[in-house]
Amino acid sequence: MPSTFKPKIEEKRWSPQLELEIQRLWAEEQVYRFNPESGKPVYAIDTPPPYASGRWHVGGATHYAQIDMVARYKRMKGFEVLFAFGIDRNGLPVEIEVEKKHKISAREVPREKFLALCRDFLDRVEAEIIATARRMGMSCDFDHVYRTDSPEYRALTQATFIELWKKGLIYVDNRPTNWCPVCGTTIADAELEYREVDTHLNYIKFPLKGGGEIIIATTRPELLCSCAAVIYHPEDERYQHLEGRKAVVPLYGFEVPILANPNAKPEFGTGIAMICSYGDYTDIRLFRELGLKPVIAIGLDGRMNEAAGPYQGLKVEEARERIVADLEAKGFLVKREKIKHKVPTCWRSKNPVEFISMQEYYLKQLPFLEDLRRIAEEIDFHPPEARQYLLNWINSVSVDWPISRRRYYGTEIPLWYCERCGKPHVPEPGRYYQPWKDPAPFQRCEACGHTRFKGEERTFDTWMDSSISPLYVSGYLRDEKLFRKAFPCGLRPQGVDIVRTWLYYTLLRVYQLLGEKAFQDVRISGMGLDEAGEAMHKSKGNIIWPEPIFEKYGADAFRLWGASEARLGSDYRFSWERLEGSARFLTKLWNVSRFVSAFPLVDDGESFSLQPLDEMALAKLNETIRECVRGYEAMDVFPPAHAIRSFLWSFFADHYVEAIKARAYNSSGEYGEAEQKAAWWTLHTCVKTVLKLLAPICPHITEAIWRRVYSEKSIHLEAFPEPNPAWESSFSKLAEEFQEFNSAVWRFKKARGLSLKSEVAEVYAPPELEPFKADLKAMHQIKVLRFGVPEQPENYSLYGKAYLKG
RNA sequence: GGGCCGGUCGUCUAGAUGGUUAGGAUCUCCGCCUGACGCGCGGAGGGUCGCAGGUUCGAGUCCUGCCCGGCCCA
Repeated sequence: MPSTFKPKIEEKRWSPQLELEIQRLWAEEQVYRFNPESGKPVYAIDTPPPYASGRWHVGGATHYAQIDMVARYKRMKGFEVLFAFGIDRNGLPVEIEVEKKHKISAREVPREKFLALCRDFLDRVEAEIIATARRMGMSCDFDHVYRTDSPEYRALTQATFIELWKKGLIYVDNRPTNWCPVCGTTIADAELEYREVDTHLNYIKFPLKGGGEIIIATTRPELLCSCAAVIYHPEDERYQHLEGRKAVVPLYGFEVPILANPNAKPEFGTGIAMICSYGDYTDIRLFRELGLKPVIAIGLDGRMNEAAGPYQGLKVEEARERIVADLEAKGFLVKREKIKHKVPTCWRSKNPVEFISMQEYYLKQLPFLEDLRRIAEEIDFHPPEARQYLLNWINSVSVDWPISRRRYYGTEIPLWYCERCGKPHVPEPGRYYQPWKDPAPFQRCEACGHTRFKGEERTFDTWMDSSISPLYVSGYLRDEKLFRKAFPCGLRPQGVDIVRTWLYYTLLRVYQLLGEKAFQDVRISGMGLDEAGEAMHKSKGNIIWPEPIFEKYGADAFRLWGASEARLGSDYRFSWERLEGSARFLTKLWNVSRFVSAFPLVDDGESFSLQPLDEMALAKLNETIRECVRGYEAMDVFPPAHAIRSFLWSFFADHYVEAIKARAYNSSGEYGEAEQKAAWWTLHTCVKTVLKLLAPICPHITEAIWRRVYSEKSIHLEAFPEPNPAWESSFSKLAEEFQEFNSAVWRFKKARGLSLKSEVAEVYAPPELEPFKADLKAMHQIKVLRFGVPEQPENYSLYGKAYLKG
């Protein structure tokens, strides 16, 4: 490049290390500070608070990077973006990690001490997550990171519970619930995971009262002692004779009725099943429907109790084997079949759950399902198909939500019980209460006047905490002024995997409290998978960590990969190859920008005369803007990533820039000033616009170029580009023709072993390209450029539609 | 067993209302210094559009059945 044109961008390469400098600038200038008084409409993003039990792998990091892109787009669209960032710290996984790490049991350590160990653990993981989020260039407010276990947050969780309590939506019930013996707590249906396990189907002989016998098939023989009935299908021809008879339970000897019931599956086992308290959901339902009296045979520790007689004290699996052996010894066992069986397991401990009657607190949800269906329709889902995941879950909810947990590291249920009459007392909302150690905030029992109270020891299901995140971030009960501007939140972004939990519970709770939807838009993203397309798990050892990627390729390359990898809602698979491809695009962007930066900036007001090729470029740019806006508006960053790449690389750099080089340099002075300036202006306009289009996805490199060439102020404070009606041009239709013609000339020269800058004597180009004559001639060093078909075509080489002669 | 979503070159994808040799990117191969870029440029290769039927002059696109993957429910 001649010295007259010196690039403003000095560095020959974009380096990931430059990202750190850019991040320092952002922090210094507080570019992303949330200012509720700015007068702009507030757009609150209810970012998923990552759970602090482990760092992010590339899948998690990509998810948050995508959310950041949406936040940045909204900011450029003129919203005052409240981009909250919190850390979810309540719940079981932390307790389990701590128990494992220190080889202790929560039940054997003083509560205060155990909580302190949990906090230490959480603090460390939290610091790692925040460091990663910063390094990725997330534009949330890191000075106000919230924690779901902070006194403020927990006070809000408790306040919302108290509101619901006063509305009469909380009740106590003694009913069979999912109980995880390993975690030692009740869990909700939403926390269940169905897993296929190998087990045995046991065929057991039940003598009939008055003679005869039947054979039932069961996977849970250890529950014989709690058998309350035996059923067959009403249409099962084989068993019509059993009506009204009674069966005798082997080993225990008591009698149970034989009933015709449609829940029996004729094709399963013998078609006769025993109903026990409680082997599965059918059992629970039938006990309720038939009014049977449950016998509880399994204790909270997962061992058989006195009801099991000789098997008392054994673990469920041990009891199962022992009882089968005894049945066999006494001739009751007919056969055993190996089968695969889906059993409900605890999603945290992965252990099969038991169904045990417990007294727990419930939050009513059944009366709200209709309203929630309506709300699901009112909210915009991105992609729209994602709404169905929520509706499917709403349609399958059949019992209320058990919200009390017998664990420690969670928000305490704010209740005290009168020591004399047991009446529960709920305190006033506003403070954070720890009833297991705080003195009761009451003088006398409302019912009996007694003066001593006992604090509740249980905590809430953690979804009680996380389901109010949109209320917390928007200032509910804490900052009314903010709340009026920020609620409902603009956006809830989250993964598909927690639709039935986080999304569902949030909509439920917010509706119960405020009677409206929690947010306007929901963005559902797919799951991050490893290179082989499998979910990443510590136990599988296939986790890819993002930090080395930031180090080597930079956050922007990672983010661009994350945007280009999969369209919204699809799972995205990690790929080193494609990541490197993204990094290469950034180099390209850097170099084109460096090239363009050598030419003087031309003010929009100066006089210059746009050439047809310039108009083509601007029209193509318009198309690119439109495509980007369409993608970003749909919260999908995949289309913008591709549109930008395609415009910048395949059209702008490869064809437009090559074609106007002669005019931009104008070294022989053959162009007028107005024409040269038009090239300069167009080059800069394209680069400037592309930088802004790409800024949400690649915030660092766009900022670096922007500040070196165009402004001292951050690109992230710029308005997002809009299509410019003045740039519309019919020349955009000729872009393909133009590119094909260039390609034809290049092939011609290549076939002849000529260098691309060598001269061509004579060329006939397609007539539509005539408006571009001057630029084309200079671009390819064509001595005589004509349009149409030569009189003697046989004297020319034909490439595409172009006739060429060396 | 039921529901929802998806299945297009090795990989990621575009393909309203059915209509010429199914586009692009990445990848691989071959060649090349071209006034920014070898982290580059040019050219080429690669797909029986999950399978089987059907409707139609004509189907990746419509219908039926099935298979595979994911999520959910029972």
